Amino acid sequence: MKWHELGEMDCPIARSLSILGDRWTLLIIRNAFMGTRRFDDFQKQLGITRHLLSDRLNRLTEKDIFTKVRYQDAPKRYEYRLAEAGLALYPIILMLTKWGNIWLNDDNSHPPLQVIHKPCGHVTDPQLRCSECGEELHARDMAPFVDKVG
Amino acid sequence: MKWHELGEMDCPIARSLSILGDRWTLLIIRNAFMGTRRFDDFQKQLGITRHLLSDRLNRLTEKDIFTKVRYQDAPKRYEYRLAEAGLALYPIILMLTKWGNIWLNDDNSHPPLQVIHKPCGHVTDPQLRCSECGEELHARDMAPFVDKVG
DNA sequence: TTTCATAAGTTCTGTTTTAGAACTGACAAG
DNA sequence: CTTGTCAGTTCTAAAACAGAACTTATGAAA
Repeated sequence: MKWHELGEMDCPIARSLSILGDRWTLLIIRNAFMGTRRFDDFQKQLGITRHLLSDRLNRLTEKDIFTKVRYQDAPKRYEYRLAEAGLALYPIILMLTKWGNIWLNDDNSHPPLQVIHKPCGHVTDPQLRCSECGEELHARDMAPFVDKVG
Repeated sequence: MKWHELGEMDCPIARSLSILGDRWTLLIIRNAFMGTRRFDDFQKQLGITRHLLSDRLNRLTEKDIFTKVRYQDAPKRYEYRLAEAGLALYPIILMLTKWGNIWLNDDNSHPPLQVIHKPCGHVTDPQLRCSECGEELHARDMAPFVDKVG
């Protein structure tokens, strides 16, 4: 199965991964959340090749995750800003961070990456909660996906 | 930068993506959450090549995301079960699902994938909430990551 | 007692993707 | 008129992936 075929599957995870499922895409988006907007800044911060960065930014712009905005006229220069669908990726970034902090910090050599929730002013531990009862969600408590597997 | 070098970065997202950042890994894990445990079942359900599946299962076992368990002696047969670190990936799977449901369902042709929270018995909309004030977390309300970018 | 079926891989060949470095084009400043 | 900035594009070699066939161990069927 080719990558682009994934995007046509009747499964939202497969469709998500057809866009996000590679080594670089979510790192580019992470840096966008930290304020990076310009080609050369992404490139220097990430160490990604210019070729791939160009490809990924185009793809993400096409999918309306980034918006390409002209910020200068002569010469014409563009920057990339998170669009709505891009901003909506924040929970995924946050949960990847939390998982990495907990499960890939073998010797506690890495200080945990912390985030502040500005409205309440505290360092927050992001939790996944049920919209109906408010309890934290755990894999064991969930009914299996009702989805086509194949 | 090579893939394995990502895992050595001082950033939990980079470390997470050094394991999860490809087309297949999270799909394999999704199917594991749906109850799949055996090589051939993963292979048939996903349409992944046997070579890649073998490689990914080994990698994930090495990283203690799966546990390889012998379920038969003659001939020796093994199955793959989610270990603790694997079960902890559930929020990521759930948020990828939610994002795909909302943002990659252009013509509403795909019925949303729904999950039931067994303790309360309702179909739940998983929400990311602050551990301190209980409010839902949004990108705009968060203080920028305090992390090494490069 | 060959033959088929099952399960979990491994091997092979050809195609695609990626890494790394150099190059381009439009302009500005010294 | 040389150097620097920014946003890319082009090139080549290396790595990863797709698709199909093959292997190994066993039990059941013809």
